[in-house]
Amino acid sequence: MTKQKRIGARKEQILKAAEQVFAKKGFQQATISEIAREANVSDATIYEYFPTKEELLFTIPFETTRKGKKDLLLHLSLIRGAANKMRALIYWYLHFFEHHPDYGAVVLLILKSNREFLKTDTYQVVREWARLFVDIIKEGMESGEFKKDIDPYLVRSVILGTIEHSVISWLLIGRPKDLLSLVDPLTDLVVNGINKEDAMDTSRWNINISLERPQEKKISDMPAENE
Amino acid sequence: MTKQKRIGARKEQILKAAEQVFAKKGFQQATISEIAREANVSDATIYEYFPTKEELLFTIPFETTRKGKKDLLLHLSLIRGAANKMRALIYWYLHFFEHHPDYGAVVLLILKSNREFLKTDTYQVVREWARLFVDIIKEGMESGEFKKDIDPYLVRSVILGTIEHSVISWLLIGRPKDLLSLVDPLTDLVVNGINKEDAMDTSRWNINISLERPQEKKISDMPAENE
Amino acid sequence: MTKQKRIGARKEQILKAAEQVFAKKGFQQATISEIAREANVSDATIYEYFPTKEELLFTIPFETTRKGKKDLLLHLSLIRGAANKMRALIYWYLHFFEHHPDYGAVVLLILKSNREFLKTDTYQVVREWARLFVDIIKEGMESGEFKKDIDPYLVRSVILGTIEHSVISWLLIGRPKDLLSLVDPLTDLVVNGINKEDAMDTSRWNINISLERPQEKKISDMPAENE
Amino acid sequence: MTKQKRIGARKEQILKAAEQVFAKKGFQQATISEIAREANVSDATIYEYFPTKEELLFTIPFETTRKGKKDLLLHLSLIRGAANKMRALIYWYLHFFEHHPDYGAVVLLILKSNREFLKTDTYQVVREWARLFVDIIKEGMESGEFKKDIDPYLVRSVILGTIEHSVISWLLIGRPKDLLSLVDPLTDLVVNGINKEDAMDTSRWNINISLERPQEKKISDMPAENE
DNA sequence: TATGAATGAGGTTTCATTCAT
DNA sequence: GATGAATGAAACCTCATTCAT
Repeated sequence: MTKQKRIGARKEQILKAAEQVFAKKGFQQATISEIAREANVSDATIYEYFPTKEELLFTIPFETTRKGKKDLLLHLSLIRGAANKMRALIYWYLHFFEHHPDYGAVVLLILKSNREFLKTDTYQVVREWARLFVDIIKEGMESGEFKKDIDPYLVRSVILGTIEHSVISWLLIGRPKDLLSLVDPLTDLVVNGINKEDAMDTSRWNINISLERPQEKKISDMPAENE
Repeated sequence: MTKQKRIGARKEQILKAAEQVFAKKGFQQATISEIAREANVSDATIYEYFPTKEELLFTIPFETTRKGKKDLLLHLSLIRGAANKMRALIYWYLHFFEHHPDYGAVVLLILKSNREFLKTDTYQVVREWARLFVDIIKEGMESGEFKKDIDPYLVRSVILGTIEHSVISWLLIGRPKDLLSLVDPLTDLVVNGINKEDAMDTSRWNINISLERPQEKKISDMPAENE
Repeated sequence: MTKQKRIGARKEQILKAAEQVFAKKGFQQATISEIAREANVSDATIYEYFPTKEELLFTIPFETTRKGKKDLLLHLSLIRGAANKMRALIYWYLHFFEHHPDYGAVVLLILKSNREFLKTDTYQVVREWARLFVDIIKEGMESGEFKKDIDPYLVRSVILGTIEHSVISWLLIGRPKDLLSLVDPLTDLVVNGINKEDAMDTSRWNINISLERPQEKKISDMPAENE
Repeated sequence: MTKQKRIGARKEQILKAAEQVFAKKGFQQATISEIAREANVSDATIYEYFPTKEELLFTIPFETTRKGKKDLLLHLSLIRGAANKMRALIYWYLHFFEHHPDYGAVVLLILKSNREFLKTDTYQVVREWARLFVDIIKEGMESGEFKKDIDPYLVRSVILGTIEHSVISWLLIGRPKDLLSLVDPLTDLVVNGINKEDAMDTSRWNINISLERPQEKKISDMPAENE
């Protein structure tokens, strides 16, 4: 193992321990000592790798989110159609929480409500990741799959808000039992809520049929805009 | 002013101050001293009315939620149609946060992720309040306004999740600028997503027409069921 | 009931409650609130009768000791002989504790080790009471019942020290079971230890023992038994 | 200095300071800050070595008592005769207090009346130490030096009670001036009070005649109770 | 006389963080 | 690089006590 890797491994080890302890105890109740114990290092060693307890917390989602975005881009590139892609996003996010409840607790119960987190590099990575949702929605709008007059940011809020609300409920009170059971109902609700065939606003209870799929746009074509 | 009222007033005064300080500083960073200063009482006086700092926090939404439910029931009784009632709920909730950002910060940034809060009486009141959403959704399902095969709890998660996610964003990064601008798009998305006329699921873009509205059910008929 | 008497009764009521609570909790752990509750008065009322918590404590033995001295003087006047009187003192003191354990706890566990108590009026009454012991001992010395070369203050320390040590043990660990069983052995030990007929001093016994002494046992041989 | 020794030294340093401050101020009035100042460490350092203020208090007599017992066993092994050994015990105990008044104040004014202390390990060590007294008395009973019908626990109470009562008096009001002046009078009183030569029970070695004695009550009438 | 209500004052304890080794 | 040992800083909470009514 190279020196570089050894350092990386040690850092990973501490981050893993921190994730566990923060998830179980919350930020304030968690102590550096307990994290150090869990990571089999001394308290002081943690400070060799992270300047403060808060920085340690903020670092937890960094790599995960960066890799998550990379993986998602690959998956999405294999899928045709904005609605299908949206389902993939929803599936992927719920599936991830289902298998990483500690991570979910750290991100949704601690970081999501932390004002300081907004100033971090990690938050920037999270924003980039979250832009995927907007990109897909815009793609659907441009392709004609989705209505033109929707607010993609609202739609993203619907998706993220619903998922995160549900995961919090799952973490704290155990309901729903199974996160993945939400994938299809949520996808359906959102897609039905925004798809082109829905004529709600122009004419009440009208009929619209779209038989052909529009051309997919490549994700890499999407502009890196501000949110 | 009667003795009863004086005590109530003092309690209210402290709760108001606590709401402000908790909203600005968060739970841990807020100090009893600062709350006391804000409330123009001594530290010790706070402990005459609330046994611990945490209990003080937990008490903040009690009356508000209780009254909120009562008010909502009145409003809803004046509205016909589940979709219209749902819009009212969404409007009311967003409108409330728009005018009570400190309250929003306390509830959404502090209490929503607090495991201990789940054990409180206040939480029970919040649950009762949240049942209103489910009741309306079920009303729509029974009346035929909404599809029969939706999960009312998921729909509630969509509404609450979206609103709360948006309010957090509004509180922390100032976007969206105007919470009430979300009312119609969100209502439309949800109602379109679940309404009867829309028989489509993601695989089939089908056509369904429903011209007549079914009979409304009164809210007061709704069973007080467990969730 | 005259006004005077009503006040006295209220004071007595508070003192009784204080005795109970102090005995059960100790001085610091006892609270004015608990004493007030026990006495069926408000906290503030206690301060109508006693200037401070400490003064309340210090007042507890005042009347009891004053009356105790008076009673004892009567009893003693009926008894002939210093040894008999000494037995009466011992009996009286142990009997009193046997029937007033709360009082014993207050006096022996709290007041006896309190430096401030030495400055009080109550302490002066206690000193007068304790002088009875010295008086009896001196009486015995003068009458020839006791040796002339004893220190009456030491003898008093033996009596009071033994009794108080025993009562503390009785209060805290329940041994001895019966305080009054100590009366005669203690009286005998002290009276034999100081009476005229006993002409031995420590320098002379060694001569008497040499021949018939059993073998010494080494301390290290002693079993480490439970007591 | 080895690490082990350094830790021991630091602990000792804190215990010494605590002894001083507790002795001067009492338990409640003493503050951790003052102890820390006296020990030249920070407040927090005290909590590295002792979990609570009360535990710190309870630890003070641990080593001293353990070593005291060990030393006493050595001394006693060099002395022949139970009476002589008893004098040694009395001497040793008074001598110790004479030279360790702070320790005396902690043990006699604070710990002796503390119910919680009875649950500690230190108290068990004290009990073992106190058994030495009983062992010596029993030795004297078996050897024939002391009467057979005495209660060794009462005799111990006489010795400990007298000494502790006297030391408290010495500490609080400065009388007696010299603790060691009590050694011989107390030894004489006790030994005379219980020795075999005492004419009370028609001992074999007696050369004394008692003409004016009032009727004794037989010790053997008393129940032989447990301590 | 009695008390409800208010508070001043202060100490124990916890930990994140530092630094010499 | 790793850590044992030390500590600065701070805040909750408790009650004895006061005083207007």
